[in-house]
Amino acid sequence: MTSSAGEKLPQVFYDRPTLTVAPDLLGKYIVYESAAGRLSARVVEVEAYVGQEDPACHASRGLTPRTRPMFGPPGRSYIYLVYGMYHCLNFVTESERFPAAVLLRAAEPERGLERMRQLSSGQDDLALLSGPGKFCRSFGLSTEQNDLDLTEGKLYLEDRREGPVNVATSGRIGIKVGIKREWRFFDADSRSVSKGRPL
DNA sequence: TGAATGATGCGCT
DNA sequence: GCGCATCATTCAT
Repeated sequence: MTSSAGEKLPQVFYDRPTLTVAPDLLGKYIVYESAAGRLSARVVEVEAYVGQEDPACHASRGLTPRTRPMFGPPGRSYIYLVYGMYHCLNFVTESERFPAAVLLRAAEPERGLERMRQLSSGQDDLALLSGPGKFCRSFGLSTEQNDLDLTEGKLYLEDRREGPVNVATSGRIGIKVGIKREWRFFDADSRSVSKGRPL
Protein backbone atom coordinates (compact mmCIF):
# COMPACT_ATOMS: atom_id res chain seq x y z
CA MET A 1 0.00 0.00 0.00
CA THR A 2 0.93 3.65 0.00
CA SER A 3 1.42 3.95 3.74
CA SER A 4 4.74 5.33 4.89
CA ALA A 5 6.37 4.33 8.14
CA GLY A 6 3.32 3.31 10.10
CA GLU A 7 0.52 0.80 9.96
CA LYS A 8 -3.05 2.02 9.67
CA LEU A 9 -5.01 0.96 12.74
CA PRO A 10 -7.65 -1.63 11.74
CA GLN A 11 -11.24 -1.81 12.90
CA VAL A 12 -10.43 -4.42 15.55
CA PHE A 13 -8.32 -1.79 17.33
CA TYR A 14 -11.43 0.33 17.91
CA ASP A 15 -13.67 -2.67 18.58
CA ARG A 16 -12.57 -3.02 22.22
CA PRO A 17 -13.61 -1.51 25.55
CA THR A 18 -13.30 2.27 25.29
CA LEU A 19 -11.24 2.50 28.47
CA THR A 20 -8.73 0.16 26.82
CA VAL A 21 -8.69 1.96 23.48
CA ALA A 22 -8.28 5.46 24.96
CA PRO A 23 -4.85 5.04 26.64
CA ASP A 24 -3.78 2.84 23.74
CA LEU A 25 -4.27 5.79 21.38
CA LEU A 26 -1.52 7.80 23.10
CA GLY A 27 1.64 7.74 21.01
CA LYS A 28 -0.28 6.86 17.84
CA TYR A 29 -0.32 9.24 14.88
CA ILE A 30 -3.38 10.95 13.46
CA VAL A 31 -3.04 11.45 9.72
CA TYR A 32 -5.24 13.53 7.43
CA GLU A 33 -4.57 13.57 3.71
CA SER A 34 -6.25 16.90 3.05
CA ALA A 35 -6.61 18.63 -0.30
CA ALA A 36 -3.90 21.04 0.86
CA GLY A 37 -1.46 18.28 1.75
CA ARG A 38 -0.73 15.64 4.30
CA LEU A 39 -1.10 16.56 7.97
CA SER A 40 0.01 14.35 10.82
CA ALA A 41 0.46 14.58 14.57
CA ARG A 42 1.27 12.42 17.57
CA VAL A 43 -1.70 11.87 19.91
CA VAL A 44 -0.92 12.93 23.49
CA GLU A 45 -4.30 13.51 25.17
CA VAL A 46 -7.73 11.86 24.91
CA GLU A 47 -10.93 11.39 26.90
CA ALA A 48 -13.33 8.44 26.99
CA TYR A 49 -17.10 8.79 26.70
CA VAL A 50 -18.77 5.48 27.34
CA GLY A 51 -22.36 4.50 26.73
CA GLN A 52 -25.76 5.81 27.70
CA GLU A 53 -25.02 5.36 31.40
CA ASP A 54 -22.23 7.95 31.21
CA PRO A 55 -24.03 11.25 31.86
CA ALA A 56 -21.29 13.24 30.13
CA CYS A 57 -21.61 11.20 26.95
CA HIS A 58 -23.75 12.77 24.24
CA ALA A 59 -25.43 9.40 23.79
CA SER A 60 -26.83 9.52 27.33
CA ARG A 61 -29.97 11.10 25.88
CA GLY A 62 -30.42 8.37 23.35
CA LEU A 63 -30.02 8.10 19.62
CA THR A 64 -30.45 11.42 17.82
CA PRO A 65 -29.35 12.56 14.36
CA ARG A 66 -26.26 14.17 15.86
CA THR A 67 -25.14 11.21 17.94
CA ARG A 68 -25.86 8.56 15.33
CA PRO A 69 -22.18 7.91 14.48
CA MET A 70 -21.56 6.82 18.07
CA PHE A 71 -24.22 4.15 17.70
CA GLY A 72 -22.61 2.93 14.48
CA PRO A 73 -19.73 0.52 13.94
CA PRO A 74 -16.32 1.21 15.54
CA GLY A 75 -13.50 2.86 13.67
CA ARG A 76 -15.44 5.86 12.39
CA SER A 77 -15.22 9.59 13.10
CA TYR A 78 -17.73 11.57 15.17
CA ILE A 79 -17.31 15.33 14.77
CA TYR A 80 -19.67 17.88 16.26
CA LEU A 81 -19.89 21.62 16.83
CA VAL A 82 -19.53 22.83 20.40
CA TYR A 83 -20.11 26.31 21.85
CA GLY A 84 -21.28 27.40 18.42
CA MET A 85 -17.75 27.83 17.07
CA TYR A 86 -15.46 24.91 17.68
CA HIS A 87 -15.41 21.34 16.45
CA CYS A 88 -14.36 18.24 18.38
CA LEU A 89 -13.10 15.02 16.82
CA ASN A 90 -13.97 11.66 18.36
CA PHE A 91 -13.11 8.10 17.38
CA VAL A 92 -16.07 5.71 17.66
CA THR A 93 -15.32 2.59 19.69
CA GLU A 94 -16.97 -0.67 20.73
CA SER A 95 -19.56 -2.65 18.83
CA GLU A 96 -22.37 -1.26 16.74
CA ARG A 97 -25.40 -0.21 18.83
CA PHE A 98 -23.21 0.46 21.90
CA PRO A 99 -22.55 4.21 21.86
CA ALA A 100 -19.03 5.12 22.91
CA ALA A 101 -16.15 7.22 21.61
CA VAL A 102 -12.78 8.70 22.45
CA LEU A 103 -12.40 12.48 22.22
CA LEU A 104 -9.08 13.68 20.82
CA ARG A 105 -7.98 16.59 22.99
CA ALA A 106 -4.37 17.27 22.02
CA ALA A 107 -1.53 16.18 19.75
CA GLU A 108 2.03 17.14 18.80
CA PRO A 109 2.35 18.51 15.25
CA GLU A 110 4.49 16.43 12.91
CA ARG A 111 3.85 16.95 9.20
CA GLY A 112 2.07 19.87 7.58
CA LEU A 113 3.14 22.48 10.09
CA GLU A 114 2.88 25.23 7.48
CA ARG A 115 -0.72 24.38 6.76
CA MET A 116 -1.58 24.24 10.46
CA ARG A 117 -0.05 27.67 11.03
CA GLN A 118 -2.09 28.95 8.11
CA LEU A 119 -5.34 27.64 9.58
CA SER A 120 -4.58 28.80 13.15
CA SER A 121 -2.55 31.95 12.70
CA GLY A 122 -1.05 33.54 15.76
CA GLN A 123 -0.47 30.30 17.64
CA ASP A 124 2.81 28.98 18.96
CA ASP A 125 3.72 25.77 17.17
CA LEU A 126 3.42 23.89 20.43
CA ALA A 127 -0.08 25.26 21.01
CA LEU A 128 -1.42 24.54 17.54
CA LEU A 129 -3.04 21.26 18.56
CA SER A 130 -3.24 21.64 22.35
CA GLY A 131 -7.01 21.51 22.77
CA PRO A 132 -9.89 19.78 20.99
CA GLY A 133 -11.10 22.92 19.25
CA LYS A 134 -7.62 23.99 18.24
CA PHE A 135 -6.85 20.56 16.88
CA CYS A 136 -9.83 20.57 14.54
CA ARG A 137 -9.15 24.13 13.43
CA SER A 138 -5.48 23.45 12.68
CA PHE A 139 -6.35 20.24 10.83
CA GLY A 140 -9.20 21.88 8.94
CA LEU A 141 -11.75 19.41 10.27
CA SER A 142 -15.45 20.22 10.51
CA THR A 143 -18.73 18.36 10.36
CA GLU A 144 -17.95 17.62 6.71
CA GLN A 145 -15.58 14.99 8.05
CA ASN A 146 -18.21 13.54 10.39
CA ASP A 147 -18.91 9.80 10.28
CA LEU A 148 -15.99 8.88 8.03
CA ASP A 149 -14.50 5.38 7.99
CA LEU A 150 -11.10 5.67 9.69
CA THR A 151 -9.88 2.40 8.23
CA GLU A 152 -10.52 3.32 4.58
CA GLY A 153 -10.30 7.03 3.81
CA LYS A 154 -8.03 10.03 4.08
CA LEU A 155 -8.42 10.37 7.84
CA TYR A 156 -6.90 7.60 9.94
CA LEU A 157 -4.59 6.62 12.77
CA GLU A 158 -1.18 5.04 12.42
CA ASP A 159 0.78 2.78 14.72
CA ARG A 160 4.52 3.50 14.46
CA ARG A 161 5.45 1.01 17.16
CA GLU A 162 6.91 3.63 19.44
CA GLY A 163 8.13 2.76 22.88
CA PRO A 164 5.74 2.76 25.84
CA VAL A 165 4.06 6.04 26.75
CA ASN A 166 4.09 7.42 30.29
CA VAL A 167 0.31 7.44 30.69
CA ALA A 168 -1.32 9.65 33.32
CA THR A 169 -5.02 10.02 34.09
CA SER A 170 -7.31 12.69 35.50
CA GLY A 171 -10.94 13.74 35.52
CA ARG A 172 -12.39 14.91 32.25
CA ILE A 173 -12.31 18.59 31.39
CA GLY A 174 -15.05 21.05 30.55
CA ILE A 175 -18.01 18.98 31.71
CA LYS A 176 -20.28 19.32 34.73
CA VAL A 177 -21.36 15.71 35.22
CA GLY A 178 -19.36 12.53 35.47
CA ILE A 179 -16.33 14.45 36.66
CA LYS A 180 -15.41 11.81 39.20
CA ARG A 181 -14.56 9.31 36.51
CA GLU A 182 -10.87 9.53 35.69
CA TRP A 183 -11.34 9.00 32.00
CA ARG A 184 -8.88 11.56 30.67
CA PHE A 185 -5.62 10.00 29.53
CA PHE A 186 -2.51 11.93 28.54
CA ASP A 187 1.20 11.53 27.91
CA ALA A 188 2.82 12.84 31.09
CA ASP A 189 6.04 13.55 29.17
CA SER A 190 4.48 15.74 26.50
CA ARG A 191 4.46 19.51 26.66
CA SER A 192 1.56 19.67 24.24
CA VAL A 193 -1.26 18.55 26.49
CA SER A 194 -4.11 21.03 26.71
CA LYS A 195 -4.66 23.56 29.43
CA GLY A 196 -7.81 23.28 31.44
CA ARG A 197 -8.17 22.23 35.02
CA PRO A 198 -5.03 21.17 36.84
CA LEU A 199 -4.63 17.51 37.64
C1' DT B 1 -13.76 36.47 34.01
C1' DG B 2 -16.80 36.60 30.39
C1' DA B 3 -18.05 37.24 25.47
C1' DA B 4 -18.44 35.11 21.07
C1' DT B 5 -21.82 32.18 18.52
C1' DG B 6 -25.11 28.51 16.66
C1' DA B 7 -26.80 23.71 16.52
C1' DT B 8 -29.15 20.69 19.49
C1' DG B 9 -32.83 18.80 22.09
C1' DC B 10 -36.19 19.40 25.65
C1' DG B 11 -40.49 21.17 27.24
C1' DC B 12 -44.27 23.55 26.01
C1' DT B 13 -48.32 25.06 23.13
C1' DG C 1 -44.01 23.27 15.48
C1' DC C 2 -41.57 27.11 18.50
C1' DG C 3 -38.61 29.04 21.86
C1' DC C 4 -34.98 28.80 25.04
C1' DA C 5 -31.36 26.89 28.01
C1' DT C 6 -27.44 24.25 27.33
C1' DC C 7 -22.96 23.27 25.80
C1' DA C 8 -16.74 17.61 25.58
C1' DT C 9 -13.98 25.78 23.98
C1' DT C 10 -11.04 29.54 23.09
C1' DC C 11 -9.17 34.04 23.42
C1' DA C 12 -9.24 38.84 24.72
C1' DT C 13 -10.04 41.92 28.48
